[in-house]
Amino acid sequence: MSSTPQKRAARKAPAERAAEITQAARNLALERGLSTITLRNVAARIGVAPGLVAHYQPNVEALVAGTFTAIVAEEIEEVAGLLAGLPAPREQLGMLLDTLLDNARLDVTAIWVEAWTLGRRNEALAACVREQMDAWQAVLQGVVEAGIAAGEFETSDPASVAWQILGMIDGLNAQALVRWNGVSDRGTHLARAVEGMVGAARGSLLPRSPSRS
Amino acid sequence: MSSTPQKRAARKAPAERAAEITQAARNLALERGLSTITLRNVAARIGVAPGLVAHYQPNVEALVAGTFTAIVAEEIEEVAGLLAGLPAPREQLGMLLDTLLDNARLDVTAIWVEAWTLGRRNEALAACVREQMDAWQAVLQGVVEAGIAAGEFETSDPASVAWQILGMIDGLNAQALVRWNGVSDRGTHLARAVEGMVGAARGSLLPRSPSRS
DNA sequence: AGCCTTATTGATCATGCGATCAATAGTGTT
DNA sequence: AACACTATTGATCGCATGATCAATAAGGCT
Repeated sequence: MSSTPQKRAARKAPAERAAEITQAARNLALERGLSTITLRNVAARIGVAPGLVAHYQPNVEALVAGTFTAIVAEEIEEVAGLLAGLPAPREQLGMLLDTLLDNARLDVTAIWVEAWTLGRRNEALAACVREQMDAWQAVLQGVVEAGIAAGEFETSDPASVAWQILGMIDGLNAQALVRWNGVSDRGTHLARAVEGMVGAARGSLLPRSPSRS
Repeated sequence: MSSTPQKRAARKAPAERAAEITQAARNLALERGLSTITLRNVAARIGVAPGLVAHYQPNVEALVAGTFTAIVAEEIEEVAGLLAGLPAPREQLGMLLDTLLDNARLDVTAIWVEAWTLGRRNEALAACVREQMDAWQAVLQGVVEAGIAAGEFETSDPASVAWQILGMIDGLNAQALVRWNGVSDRGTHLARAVEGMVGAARGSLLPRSPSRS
């Protein structure tokens, strides 16, 4: 009984194989971290020789950077999509805080934290990190500015406030990565803090129901 | 001309050599990250054979964990010392926020961020991280509770608020690790957010002078 | 002065990494 | 049916890691 038959991998169209590789890298990163993206790990995951992965990517650094961007950009688009469905900036901001503190997204948080460190030695990755941080900040700034225009928020520096909110979310998520217990009502406390920063009424950013645990 | 004479290292007392090794690991971590702590790197830094480092440490994982604790615990003690010199909780909290956002401490922030990731594969390190996070939280909670006792603050859940403040600080610092520009008045915005959470008067946590750049 | 404890060496092993490239074999086209 | 293109292999190189341990030499003690 051969648990791993070791047959030659079926020949596939380049585009298909390339997609398979980036997909494997993506799953690997989400499950075990960006640093487990190696030629051998990715190749093994799709039953292919290590050299083939190298053949489809200029180098591993680029694969890591690309995987980071794929994972993070997808989340941004997803959340931006959720935003569009809400009528008022107040509700949009509330949903944003609620969604981003969701523990189901801890795997993405782990990617962010690892990228911050890996970026010190992978310049391509560092550039992607800055790019995606800017994208997140733009989303937040947009909501804050819309709130100001609608008369719901009041702050003189939407850009800085957006960065600040982003930083807080990142920090709380990173914390949750290591410490699960201890903090109760993360959403409530954060909402209160943000309400203070954007000049919204107390409680105006809280979701109706206690919702997610 | 031999730039590196390669002589045998002078024999030293075990305690002294051990201290030399932990010190080298410490500096290495602060300069180039926890992951550059290797038997060879540490040994080279003090002009000693790799095997000697292994002789003084059970394994590299332990050296990394110990180095993390040494760096972080020292900072906590230092800040706790500064706290003791201030009369009122309001000033203590203000100083804390101001001090911890100081860019001069970015090297320690980098250690924290790297430890969060490395903790996934180094259980000893993970335990140290949780321990030091608890220590920081305890310091913050103490200040918040003192503020409540003094009638300066008002919140029903000092423990959670302390965790929250800690998370915010961590997040903003991690952000500063990657993005230097964009955010102005980090201290002011954070102070405003924290004032909201602890129920302090607006502006009461701001330092007198703009102080550190 | 001589010995004996032990700090220190450095070679070694097994492992994993990224990268490279000649050889191989599948596939669509002619 | 033969061919040509190219996806795929897998062996290989150089380098780095942690760990181990017999051999060496320094220095304190008698």
